Amino acid sequence: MNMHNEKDIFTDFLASRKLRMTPQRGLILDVFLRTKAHITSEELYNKAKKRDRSIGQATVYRTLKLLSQAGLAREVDFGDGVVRYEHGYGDEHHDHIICERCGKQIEVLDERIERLQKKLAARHGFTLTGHSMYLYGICRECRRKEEKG
Amino acid sequence: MNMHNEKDIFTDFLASRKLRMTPQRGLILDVFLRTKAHITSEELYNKAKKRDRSIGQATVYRTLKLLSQAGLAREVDFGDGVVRYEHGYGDEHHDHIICERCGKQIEVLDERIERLQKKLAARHGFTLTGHSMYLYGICRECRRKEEKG
DNA sequence: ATGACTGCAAATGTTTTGCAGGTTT
DNA sequence: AAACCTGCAAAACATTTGCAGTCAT
Repeated sequence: MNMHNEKDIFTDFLASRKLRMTPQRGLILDVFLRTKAHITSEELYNKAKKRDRSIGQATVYRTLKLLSQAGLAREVDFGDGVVRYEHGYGDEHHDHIICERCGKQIEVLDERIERLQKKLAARHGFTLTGHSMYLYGICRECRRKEEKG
Repeated sequence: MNMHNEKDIFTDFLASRKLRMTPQRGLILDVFLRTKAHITSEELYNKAKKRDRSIGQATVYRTLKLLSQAGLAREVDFGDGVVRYEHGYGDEHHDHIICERCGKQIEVLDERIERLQKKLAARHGFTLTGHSMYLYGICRECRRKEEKG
């Protein structure tokens, strides 16, 4: 079995919990894998519904949780009250920069910051297990538009 | 007028928006100022109710939004679905370290990280306007407990 | 049979909104 | 009067849960 195939990984994960791979779960995984950026449960639900009109919202919510536990998805929280999911397998950790005007997001990573975060935590007696960092700003394009306008 | 008094600041802010200082708003501000750490709207509502039994939840929500806009409070989001408020006036910006076991939070600041964040954003074409950074880990006490247990 | 899975509808929990009545200017 | 403020109840919103029926082992 090719363990670099996400569907196999998921099936394997499910089996380890005595759960099963089902058509719905397969569909949700497939839709998820075909999306590039950060998708919400509702967006995914709408896309999945185009392929299987009978699918239920709850199933999408439940499956996304499973995908997160399987390490195939990662929950990201931009603080606007909706949980988004991004690909979690094979991708390394990264943080986000979000444009406050147009909502564009890019993924970034700065090793020096990562190192300083670990040190900072240690200095306060904490063993770092994870972090979330969101930078908010104005992107080049939006800045240009504002100058013109 | 002593502009280092939070109540005056709030009154001033309200006036600038043609809004009024009222007993309820004053009470909510006072309760807020007496709390140390991060308080939720509901917690604040319960505290305020002890002093004025007739106060309404909606008023607390609305007033906390106003306090944020006035710069006296700041919204913080630990990602658990509840918005918390911390003091925003006179306090400088800081980030948070949260213990995943006991929930203890401490406030931290690292100038080098702040500088690198700005650079990182600039490198990607963004003018940084703000950021949120939460470090998650295990605190010293919880680590000790685990070693014993 | 047993245990898992589904869609649906109802429940949840936080926050927002509409509104009728009251107060300030 | 006009504009603002209040508490209440209802609405809104994302998410979770209970359930009855279905399916796989």
